[in-house]
Amino acid sequence: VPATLVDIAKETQTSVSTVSRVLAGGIVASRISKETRERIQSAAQKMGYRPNLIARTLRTRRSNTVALLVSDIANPFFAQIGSLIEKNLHQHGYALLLCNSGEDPQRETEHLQLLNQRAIDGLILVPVSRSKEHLMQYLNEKLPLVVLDRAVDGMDRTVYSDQEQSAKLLCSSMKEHGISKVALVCGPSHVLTHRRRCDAVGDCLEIVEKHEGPASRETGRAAFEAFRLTHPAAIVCTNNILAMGVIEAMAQNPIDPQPVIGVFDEIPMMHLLPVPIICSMQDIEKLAESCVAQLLPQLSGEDGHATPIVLPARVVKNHAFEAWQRRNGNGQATNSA
Amino acid sequence: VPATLVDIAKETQTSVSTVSRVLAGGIVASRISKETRERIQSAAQKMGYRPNLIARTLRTRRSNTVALLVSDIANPFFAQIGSLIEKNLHQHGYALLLCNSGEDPQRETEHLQLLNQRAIDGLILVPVSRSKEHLMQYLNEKLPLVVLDRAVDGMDRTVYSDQEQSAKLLCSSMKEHGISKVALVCGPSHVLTHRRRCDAVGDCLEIVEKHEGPASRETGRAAFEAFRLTHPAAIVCTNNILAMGVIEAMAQNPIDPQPVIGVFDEIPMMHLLPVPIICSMQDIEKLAESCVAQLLPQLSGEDGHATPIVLPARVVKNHAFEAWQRRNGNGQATNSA
DNA sequence: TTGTACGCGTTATCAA
DNA sequence: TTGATAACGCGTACAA
Repeated sequence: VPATLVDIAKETQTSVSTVSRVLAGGIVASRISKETRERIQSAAQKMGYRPNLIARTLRTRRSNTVALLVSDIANPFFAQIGSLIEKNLHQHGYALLLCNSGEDPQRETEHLQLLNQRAIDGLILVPVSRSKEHLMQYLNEKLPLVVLDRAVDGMDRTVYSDQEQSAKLLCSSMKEHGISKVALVCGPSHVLTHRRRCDAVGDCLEIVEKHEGPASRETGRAAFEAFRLTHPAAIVCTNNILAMGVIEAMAQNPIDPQPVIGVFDEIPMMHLLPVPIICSMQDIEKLAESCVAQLLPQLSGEDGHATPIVLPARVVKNHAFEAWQRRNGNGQATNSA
Repeated sequence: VPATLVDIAKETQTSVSTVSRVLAGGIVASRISKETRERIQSAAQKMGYRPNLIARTLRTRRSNTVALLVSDIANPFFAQIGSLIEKNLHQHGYALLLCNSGEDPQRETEHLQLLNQRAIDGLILVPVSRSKEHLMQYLNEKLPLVVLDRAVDGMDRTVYSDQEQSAKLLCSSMKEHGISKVALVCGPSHVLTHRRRCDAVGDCLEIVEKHEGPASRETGRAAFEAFRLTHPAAIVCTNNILAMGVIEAMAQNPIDPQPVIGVFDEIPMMHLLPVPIICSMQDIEKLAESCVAQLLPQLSGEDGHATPIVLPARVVKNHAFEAWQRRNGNGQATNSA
């Protein structure tokens, strides 16, 4: 059984309050006589005292715990972000409670309900539901909150990549290489990220065919099969998972010429895949960093005014794309020459 | 401010204990008169009562929380396992506290110290430290515990893949294709998994050269450069991350003929990589499943006797390997023919 | 069937 | 500089 304040008080012939003060450290501890202070400290050391964080939380309402409620932790994108956030928070003395909604609004709701019973100090949320009202129904108004990856109307503590800029970058890069008509594989339109990307691509390029479904590999595979007849010159996918499905199907049952893949978010080992890929990548490290930067001041009570953080994306082409580019010339190329 | 038992008691002109009993449900609630029971329930409903889990935990010593302390959550292998474990535990009413040690024994220690102050009900641990004593120094002896992925001497609640079987399978499969000498890229030997795999490979194949370092891509890249002169016919890596580094370096600056890659754990998009890969894959779903299966009875107090769960691995070859195989014939092939 | 009273381990208030 | 005491919200033995 672990030692408590009472045990130490008995042992040192003092009172709980004195022990508490000494072990609290800082300014309150310095008001205790050096003699008893050291006696208490050595006793605590000897008895292997560890404060009971549950009791402390019940009293102080602070748990030094931040929750991360994410839509799919198995997605390498969120896994990396989660890893970075955990490391970052741990350095600041916070533990991370990880919850996974799996893009399921009901599971999201369950988690939210449980979370505010748990006295978490803050929440980082990748929302599935899109309405502020629905989310706030279960959350304390005062809870430090950062919305990650997906904007929600009316919520300002937000960190995400600029989907319009990102899509424009991707599309204009494709145009430069002579690609103006594409087939589109889109995740569920009720998920903001997919919807935004889908719309933005539609603004820049001509969409000859479209396939929508859950953001799974299976959807990607099905989409490719559906596109087989049309045989588009390029296929754009609104996230990496969908693209992985497309690429798998394409490798398994190829068509010639091979379509170019345009994709949002990094595909693992992308550079080595024998498929021309042009990819709009988010800055994951900055995303995670901004996230805790947005959260920490709230946790300290310094409630700076809310400003959404919008990060730029960048475009990367893989080796196969460069080869494709050499084969095809520059298309309707740039003004030079 | 959330409603408490006292609030409801006042509202319904009853006492806290009655309210507590009603809201506890089950057998204790049925002993309360239907009249007051319904009055209390409707009041609780109306006031939006949510039990304070912190207070409940302080009283009952149960938090319905399980911690997962993992060595690297950014590794897709652990990300997938984490995702599956979270889903599984959530279904059984447990939340998941995720901690990441990053293969750093000191961070592992920090986490362990914090964890037993947090009244977690159970722990799933991917250990960095190898001694039972060191781990148990910070953990309550009675804490339900499952060691995942890496065996520790003297600890029996364990779930991992059979590294020897796995290595043998991988090696014999390589031998069948005429590969008997390999270069080896090995993660840190103080990590059991790497050490085991390294030793087991050494038992089956002739190791012509060896490179050891942290389990990072960088190590893999450096290893490949170091092997360039020797130009081995095959390179075996003790995990996926190392292999990804090797493959990246190889793609960037190829040598001919291309070495075959033997690797433990799945490489994302492996099947499509233009490099012959033969891979020993763990059964991730069963790993996660067995993990909670090992934990749940302990949580319920049914302390079944401890039996390590050891799962078999299977070998998978990618497309490029099959092509390589066709080019090279069967080597010193099987007895048939 | 219901209520009273205590304890979980800690911090915070007040008085000495 | 210290100590007694009251919370925090909940569960439960004991009493009525």
